[in-house]
Amino acid sequence: MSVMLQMFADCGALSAFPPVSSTLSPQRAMSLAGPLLPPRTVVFLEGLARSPQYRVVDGCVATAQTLVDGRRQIIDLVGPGRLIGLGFGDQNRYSAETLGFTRLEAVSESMAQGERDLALSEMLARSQSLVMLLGRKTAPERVASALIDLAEQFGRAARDRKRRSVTFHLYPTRGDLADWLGLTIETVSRCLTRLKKAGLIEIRHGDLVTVLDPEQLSGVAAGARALTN
Amino acid sequence: MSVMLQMFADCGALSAFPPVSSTLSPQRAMSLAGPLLPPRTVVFLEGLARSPQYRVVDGCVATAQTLVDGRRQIIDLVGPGRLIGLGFGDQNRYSAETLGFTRLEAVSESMAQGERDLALSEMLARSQSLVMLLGRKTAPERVASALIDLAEQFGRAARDRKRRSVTFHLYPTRGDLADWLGLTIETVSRCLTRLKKAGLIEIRHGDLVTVLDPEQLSGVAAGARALTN
DNA sequence: CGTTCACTTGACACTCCTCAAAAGGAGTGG
DNA sequence: CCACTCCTTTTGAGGAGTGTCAAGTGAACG
Repeated sequence: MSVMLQMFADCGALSAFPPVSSTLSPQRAMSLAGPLLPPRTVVFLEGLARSPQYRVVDGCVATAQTLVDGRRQIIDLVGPGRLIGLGFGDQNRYSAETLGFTRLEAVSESMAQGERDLALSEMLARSQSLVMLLGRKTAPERVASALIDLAEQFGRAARDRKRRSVTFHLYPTRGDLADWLGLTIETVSRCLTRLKKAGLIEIRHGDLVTVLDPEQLSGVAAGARALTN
Repeated sequence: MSVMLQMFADCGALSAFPPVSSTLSPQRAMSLAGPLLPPRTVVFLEGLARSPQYRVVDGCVATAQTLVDGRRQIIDLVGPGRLIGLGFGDQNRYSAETLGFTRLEAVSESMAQGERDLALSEMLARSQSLVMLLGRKTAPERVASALIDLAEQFGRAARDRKRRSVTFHLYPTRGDLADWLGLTIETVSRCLTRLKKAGLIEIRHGDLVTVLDPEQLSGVAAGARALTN
């Protein structure tokens, strides 16, 4: 699977950063305000002994499951403030990997029960939204929905209030988006191109997205607007 | 919400349920060991004020979300022992509906925190499995996976131990399965036909399913076996 | 200045959806 | 007991949307 090979390549290419590999000792990983993790750092792996819990302070983490034949499905993209590593049994049910420079913060196992409950409920709600998206939405609807979600999670305060436009850093690659939305890289790319040509979004430098028309983008996400080719 | 008359006959034949009128007062439905609810009874509705929590004692409940344009996605099929109505805010995030004659049991809001936590975690894990299924599995894989899940939840003790076959009552209609698996009725039907012709399953009276070859069915579910047309 | 890698674009194939009709069961009334 | 209807399921034919394969573009980096 090409996506996996990309991961390896990226890991190698970025190894100039401090060696915070996945085999990091628990102590150091848990230190309360953790180090800056480079992109494509594996935080923990599906199937291995249960990892500690973290809060994403800054950056982005993808949680994913992989089938035996290599097919990958991203379960969620987690932005600042949200937790990863909850709700496990004795082993991780999914892998977690950074998508950009990311700072994590260890969260004690004995966190407030109410906080844990809330976080679990939120994860469940998001998972159910993804189920709806994957089961019943078309490719353009999926991509539009994804952009709206990312805008909410990663949108900058620096917005054009006049047009209500929002700009955010697009942490996931086309491949990540494809694995999240149940599509292929090519389909994601085509949908983004169509959204650009329709004037609903703008992408600069490959990873800086501006939502120019939130109203219409929501319309596309809901299937109300057709998005002419 | 049409009542499926077919279910009446079959349910009656399968287990000697006491006869119960199909129109129930909410009070009686909420009493601790509730009455027998007929098929297609709406337990609670998405968007309305938060409902109490229930445990499914016997039968089957479908939880589902619906888009504004009517597209429906079943979030989960819930069998005996499992809970519905957890993890909400102030309003229901999905609807719940019985798929066969079903007995519910009210569960207090102040249930043991550990129990609630476990139930939430299980719901999350199942939701994530569904995400994997919807995002990355083909139609035959989805149908085979669904049958395996249903066999585990509803399989009878009366099994042919020799061939390890399992028989269960198929509560969901083809339409329900389609809405669960992100497919259409026709595709579900075609996949079931192919599974029957391949000798992996058998369906009697439309809703009594026997898994004849669990091994190969698992193979199909995992994408290992191709399921020749 | 060439290499690499992500992304884009095009042509084509295939799975699954749509539309349509037939088949199968269950209940109803003659 | 046999039509008759209603509804679900099955089956078929055709088409749309997305995947696959391949080539091309552009940016980052050595």
